[in-house]
Amino acid sequence: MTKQRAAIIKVMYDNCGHFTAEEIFLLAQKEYPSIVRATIYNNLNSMVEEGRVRRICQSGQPDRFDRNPMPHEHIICTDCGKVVDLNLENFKERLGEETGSEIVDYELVIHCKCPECRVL
Amino acid sequence: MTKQRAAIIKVMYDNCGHFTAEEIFLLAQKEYPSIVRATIYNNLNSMVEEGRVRRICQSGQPDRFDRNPMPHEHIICTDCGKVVDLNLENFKERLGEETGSEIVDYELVIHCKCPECRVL
DNA sequence: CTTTTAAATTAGAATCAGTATAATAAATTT
DNA sequence: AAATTTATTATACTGATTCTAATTTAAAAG
Repeated sequence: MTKQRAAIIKVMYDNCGHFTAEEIFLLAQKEYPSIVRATIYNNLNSMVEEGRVRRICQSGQPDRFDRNPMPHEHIICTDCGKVVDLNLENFKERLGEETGSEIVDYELVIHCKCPECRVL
Repeated sequence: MTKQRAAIIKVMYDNCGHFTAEEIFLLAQKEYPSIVRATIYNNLNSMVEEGRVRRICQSGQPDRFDRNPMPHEHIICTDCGKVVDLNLENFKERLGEETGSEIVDYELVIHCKCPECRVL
């Protein structure tokens, strides 16, 4: 375990959001100032491959990385863009039944106004 | 309606896939050889905004454009990468009930082996 | 606890998808 | 058909991410 990787993991666990590589880079720099973007990408890519982290992609925006690797759903606010986790019960199983397929993984992103933006 | 836009629409209707801008560019060039990439992007962007076309995004790959603008689901083969439409009944409504939110839109991508790849 | 070896990090260039800009051309309106 | 709006083009540019080759660090072996 390198200090750089430890810094990246620390960043992802201290803060509980859905970060872009750039955001992780900026936060990790505080832990380890000489860290470089390629290291962030290398580590995030391998963490995704190892199934420790989830990648969330939205067109027109850089990928985000979710420290929760379990399949779950996301709600993205149409106004402020905030990403929030959702955990629909047995969603994967239900999807498997409904489609008759052996589902490896899925991504569900719901777009709606978040409670804060609904008030405005 | 410009000839370029007509060519783009023709490409999307003649072929029933889920194309990347680059694929559309190459096909549209056959209809209208002097067409340029920016025109493809401009048109696809406005078609998406007008709700005539759907954008499908997958990390690590260029966006794809689906001529079916209705909310529906996609299955992407984990082996060959082929994108296939799915139409789960009342999915948006069911999702709205389950989450208690007014859903504007959603994207559901399922990853599994397609029938052809399952045989191999 | 050194030495070796393998793996990760770094700097920096390169790539690729997509966007911006400003000039030109084609549609549409009058 | 002239005037006005809108779309297209060429080209430069941006931003996210990857690649490469050199260097450093961590882990494994002795």
